[in-house]
Amino acid sequence: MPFAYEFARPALTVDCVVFGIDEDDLRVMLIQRGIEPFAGMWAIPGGFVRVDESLEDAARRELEEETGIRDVFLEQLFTFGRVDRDPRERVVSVAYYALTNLIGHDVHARTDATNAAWFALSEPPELSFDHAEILEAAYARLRGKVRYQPIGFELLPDRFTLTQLQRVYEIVLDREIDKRNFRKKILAMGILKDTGDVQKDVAHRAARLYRFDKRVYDRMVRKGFHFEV
Amino acid sequence: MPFAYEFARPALTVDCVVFGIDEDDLRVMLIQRGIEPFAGMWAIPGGFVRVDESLEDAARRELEEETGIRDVFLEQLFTFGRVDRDPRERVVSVAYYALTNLIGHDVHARTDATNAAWFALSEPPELSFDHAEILEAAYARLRGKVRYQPIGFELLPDRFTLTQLQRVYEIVLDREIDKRNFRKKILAMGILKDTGDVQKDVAHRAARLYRFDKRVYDRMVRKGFHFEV
DNA sequence: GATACTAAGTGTGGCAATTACACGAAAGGC
DNA sequence: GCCTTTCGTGTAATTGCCACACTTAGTATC
Repeated sequence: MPFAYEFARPALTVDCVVFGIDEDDLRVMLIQRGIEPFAGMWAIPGGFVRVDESLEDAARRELEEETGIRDVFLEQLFTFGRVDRDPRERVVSVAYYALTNLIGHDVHARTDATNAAWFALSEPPELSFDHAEILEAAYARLRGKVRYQPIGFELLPDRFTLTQLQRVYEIVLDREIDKRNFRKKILAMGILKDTGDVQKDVAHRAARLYRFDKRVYDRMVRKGFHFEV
Repeated sequence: MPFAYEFARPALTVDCVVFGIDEDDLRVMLIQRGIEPFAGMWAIPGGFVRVDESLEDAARRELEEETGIRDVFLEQLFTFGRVDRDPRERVVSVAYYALTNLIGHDVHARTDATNAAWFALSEPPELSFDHAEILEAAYARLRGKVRYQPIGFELLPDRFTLTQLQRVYEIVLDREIDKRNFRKKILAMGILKDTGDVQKDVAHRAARLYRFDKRVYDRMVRKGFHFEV
């Protein structure tokens, strides 16, 4: 035990709730625990913070180690610190949430030892520790934030159709949105760039592909623009 | 050094940004550091988290110990974890922000040893560590949240006039608000209870005193009501 | 190659919410 | 009793939001 301190210190971990979106469902990436406590049960990916890395670095590192996912939108969610949230000892966890398009993140291709899988948010498995609470908080944050921050794009591939974007909002907010009003509002903002391309290999009229123009968005925000869906 | 661990652990602290409101200014409570590093400079009140108390308990305890303030609105803000934010060793800090009416929280009456004082947010002193960053984040959160959560009341005494409430919003949001529209909107929500009393000892027509009715508000929220100013 | 299917793409009118705006009433000070 | 200060109130114009349906384009099927 080479590390000794005058006063007892809580262990510090990061946890990372990863959301992806499917045709019909919001999904969350979970890993199956190999060891006690809660061996065999599912949990949010995470692990200990090293003393020489920032919290966000730790979250990204653990995320990649445990699920193979990297280069995603990541934002701090909340820090969970109930005294008894881990039965072994005092553990404080800084939770993050990540948004990714699950196309291109085939879990089984990247994760070998650990068992990782996507679950529909509507039917999560029983979770270890206080992870159900963390998941709930992450979903609440996503629902709340998606309406006034342009993060819905993070759940889609780089280029997407307006219908796909609308589906993202419908799924996250769990309500139907009028097609014409949605397109009008989003296009009027001027934060989407028409790529000039259209969908390929679809059995119907191909839709235009758009890209989120972060440069323009940032510039507009500085001039007082306020995103809202 | 009775506490030893297999791996190095960051120290874990809480910091607490306390806002109060004045006739004309948003103010923040700071304490003057007695010891190095940054001795003599000002800092946000805070301290170490004990292993047997929750994060929020720690924040409330430190707040009372260092400033005498208790029973206030308190909410977690963000966790700051840059590797070099403390020159001595790795310290991760869970920041909270608190809202209070500074009438009735006369600093000097409660704090003896430590030097604590209110500062106008527009003219803060030079701050220790990364506390300027924390303060900025807290102010941003307050500005953002005050518009869609009924937390403006927390900066006022229990009973207040509509003009006082309007001033709170004007000061926090830093813009003028139309008096008639403001009153119309707030009263239409039905979350204020007219106490029947009026101001005393004012050299002009006395205004009605209202109280925020949290019961009614909570009930309305469950029915889908959405506060917005 | 004609027909059927699927999703893309587009405009208007009604209603609700937001904004701008000014003056008489009440209270205490002098 | 007159002055000063703040309280408290309504309306009209504008804007933003929402509901709503048909034509076009591309593939697949027969």
